[in-house]
Amino acid sequence: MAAQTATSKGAATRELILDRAYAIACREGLEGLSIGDLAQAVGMSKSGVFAHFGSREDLQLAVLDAGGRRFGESVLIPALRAPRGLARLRAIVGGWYDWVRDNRQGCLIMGAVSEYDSRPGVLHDAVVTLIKRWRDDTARAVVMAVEAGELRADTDAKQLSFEIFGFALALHQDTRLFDPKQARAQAERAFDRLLSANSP
Amino acid sequence: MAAQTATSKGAATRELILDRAYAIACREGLEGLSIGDLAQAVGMSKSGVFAHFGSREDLQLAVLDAGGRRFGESVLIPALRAPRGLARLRAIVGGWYDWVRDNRQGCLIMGAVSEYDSRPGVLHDAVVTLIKRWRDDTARAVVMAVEAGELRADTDAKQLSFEIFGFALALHQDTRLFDPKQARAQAERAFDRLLSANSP
DNA sequence: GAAAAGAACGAACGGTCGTGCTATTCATGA
DNA sequence: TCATGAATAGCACGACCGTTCGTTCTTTTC
Repeated sequence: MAAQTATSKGAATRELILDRAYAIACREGLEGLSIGDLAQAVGMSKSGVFAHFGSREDLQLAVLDAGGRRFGESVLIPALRAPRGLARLRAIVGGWYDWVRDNRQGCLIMGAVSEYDSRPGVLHDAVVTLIKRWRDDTARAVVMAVEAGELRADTDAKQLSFEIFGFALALHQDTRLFDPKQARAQAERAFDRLLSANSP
Repeated sequence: MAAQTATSKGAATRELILDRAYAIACREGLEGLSIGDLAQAVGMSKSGVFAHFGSREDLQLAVLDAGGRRFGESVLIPALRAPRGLARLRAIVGGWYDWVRDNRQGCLIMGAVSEYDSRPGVLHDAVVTLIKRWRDDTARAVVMAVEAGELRADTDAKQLSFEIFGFALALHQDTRLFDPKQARAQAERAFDRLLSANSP
């Protein structure tokens, strides 16, 4: 009944399926991801795909997890190469803004947030965990900038993270609804103003 | 084939349907709104409900329109009773924050944004129009506050609106994923800091 | 090379979906 | 009061949904 994939081939196929599923779910959302479409996208039968996950919900969880991993590898990991402090915080936000630019056809995570933000279940919990971790990562970068003396000592890291998230959300929305270039410029400026308002 | 409702009873029924449809779509999204569920909610047959709109897409458009009207009547109209300037801007943002608090089980408009932000079609266009109007309304209130001398003369109204939207989006997200009280406090503080940063 | 395990297929199930078509009920204006 | 047309119901359709099952082919293990 459960997904097994003990074989190396099985694991490879599973990765392929997840890859295609991620692409579909970016556009259609995790709720819009159907096993039939997915099977067609990977050139397999419905039941063949299904057997790798055991249920649609487990598939959605796996795709969400894959999405979180991609985001981390694309935004957080590169930013960790920047030195602690303001440089790293700027790298995080800049990487995030780039991510929004490069995923204009849809962001799996943001989609999942609005799909499951008020619908109880394992997917809601997974989304909460994912966003909370990202928020904490951001707040930690703020704290480091404070400790480095690059932000005012009385800076409220959680408050700053809240506002940074707000700008990223507005960027996300404006990029899709209005002009991406202008949205990016406004988000950059908002973040700069935020930093200078908290500069020591 | 189009929806007609020439009779007064027909119009009344249509309003009832839209009322229930709005409630459902708040929770499930416009994509999650099915005619079968809706018919059951109003105690009618599927075809009876269907005849009022002619197509599912027209139903969704009508529900979105009703949602926009509700938001306007609940947030914008009351705020217009406040005197032009900072008072009105505060009323707009406060009303918006209250709206987020009072629609915790789901906001139709925010849901529609993420459902149709990158899917071309009439619903995408309707969402863009809706959000653009609301953004313009907000920017206009900012301009009035500038003209009243309550904000710095060099204030960029569009930039300020972008940031205000960001805070509202972050509030929306945090209200559902984390602690509503704390989210509200952070959004209030973010807005206050924004105003004082632009105070003359 | 035999035996066990895994991977994938194809068909089918019970549901639900949106949408037509055809009656039938009902409200309304003359 | 009656004729007219709107409002609603009923039924059927084709398509798709997630899921289950039995079977077959392939990979791994001994």
